[in-house]
Amino acid sequence: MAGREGLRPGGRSARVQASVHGAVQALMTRMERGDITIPVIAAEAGVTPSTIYRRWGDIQELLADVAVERLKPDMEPVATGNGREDLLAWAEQYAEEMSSKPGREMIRDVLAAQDGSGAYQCCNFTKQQIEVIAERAKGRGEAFPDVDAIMDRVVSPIMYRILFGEAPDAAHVARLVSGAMELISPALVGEPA
Amino acid sequence: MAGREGLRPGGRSARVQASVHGAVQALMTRMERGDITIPVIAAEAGVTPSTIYRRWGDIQELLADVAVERLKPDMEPVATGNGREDLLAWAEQYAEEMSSKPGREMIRDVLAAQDGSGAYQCCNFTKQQIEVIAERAKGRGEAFPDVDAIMDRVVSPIMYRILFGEAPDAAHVARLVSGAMELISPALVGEPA
DNA sequence: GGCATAAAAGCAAATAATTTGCGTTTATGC
DNA sequence: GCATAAACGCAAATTATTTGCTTTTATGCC
Repeated sequence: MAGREGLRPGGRSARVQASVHGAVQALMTRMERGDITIPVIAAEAGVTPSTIYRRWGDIQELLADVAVERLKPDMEPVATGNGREDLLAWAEQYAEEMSSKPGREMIRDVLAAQDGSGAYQCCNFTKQQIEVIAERAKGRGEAFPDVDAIMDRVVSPIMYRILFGEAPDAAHVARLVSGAMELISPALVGEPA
Repeated sequence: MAGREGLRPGGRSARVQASVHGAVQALMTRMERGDITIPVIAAEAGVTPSTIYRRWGDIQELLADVAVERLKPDMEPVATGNGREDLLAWAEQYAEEMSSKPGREMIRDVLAAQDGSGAYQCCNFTKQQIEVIAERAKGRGEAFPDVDAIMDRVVSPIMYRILFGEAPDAAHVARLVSGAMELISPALVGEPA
């Protein structure tokens, strides 16, 4: 990712980065994505365009950088008392957030960047959330599938449908969660009460 | 999709479209994606840049248009004699093609376009291929999962990993296929011989 | 704390891409 | 064939991007 940690976190650079990120987010709320250009962002941020070109290279890298930051989860998955319900609640919220217009735009921005590290980071954010749910379940003595299995059976289908077709509805998400939980007790796991 | 069927399929327009598509594909084999601009494409195609701007709007729409065309399957899935092996063979080839550098670039191009119809088309190409496998299996009296189930259990995880992480290896694809086939005879389906 | 160093930002000129108005070519339907 | 309008070409105007150079300011060292 361009323009992120690694170079000069000190005063001015950090201020410029924050200002540019803020400008992008502000502009997104009031114009179409196609009208947001680097000169426009620079004006909003009170910065000269060449600063943005030199730090981020092009607008796709900048938008991806902002999107990754916004996709970083800001809280732990809600705890309901058992792993299956935790996963279901998390998956429903995830599907809804990612299906929304801003959600889809952020994913698109992340994937459109040349630098693939943003997508990798987003995937890790998701894994970490699931890890929390899995650890909680195991701490209570429940069996819970591998994180990778949840990625394959729950996260991937949700994301695929958002990217390539129509967003999944709640019933479909519930079916995906059931399908994933079958990995624990293949025959015994029925529908939730 | 811009510049495609619907407007004037007749002589000159078709010739321009073909020429531009050909120029894009030719340029992709000999330069970096970042160096391919509309003026460069126009020169290669022997066309004036404003023609491209007017027909496709911007380079992302054009690249998406070309990518969709290239992602259209050019043959039926190979027939091995049973549905499970057909699916496995198809999935392995799909994963390999989509993981390759050109494959990943085409997917990225399709997803980066504003116009979401390209992604939808690609999803349908895949569904049609799976439909062929499913119909063949059913024609032989075999049970076979729904196309949508295959999309969720096999296609989605492959695509997710390509887009967000590392490409899946053959063993993983095989596991995905096994997981999907379990939907038919939950307890009885073992590993392939 | 002050000073040397170099990273990052600003500024402005040069280059390149995009848009647009208008004239010309050429599919398409009658 | 002929009228019509879509699509293209051309060139001027606008806008975005790159680049060389100067100035500001973090950062590390004494």
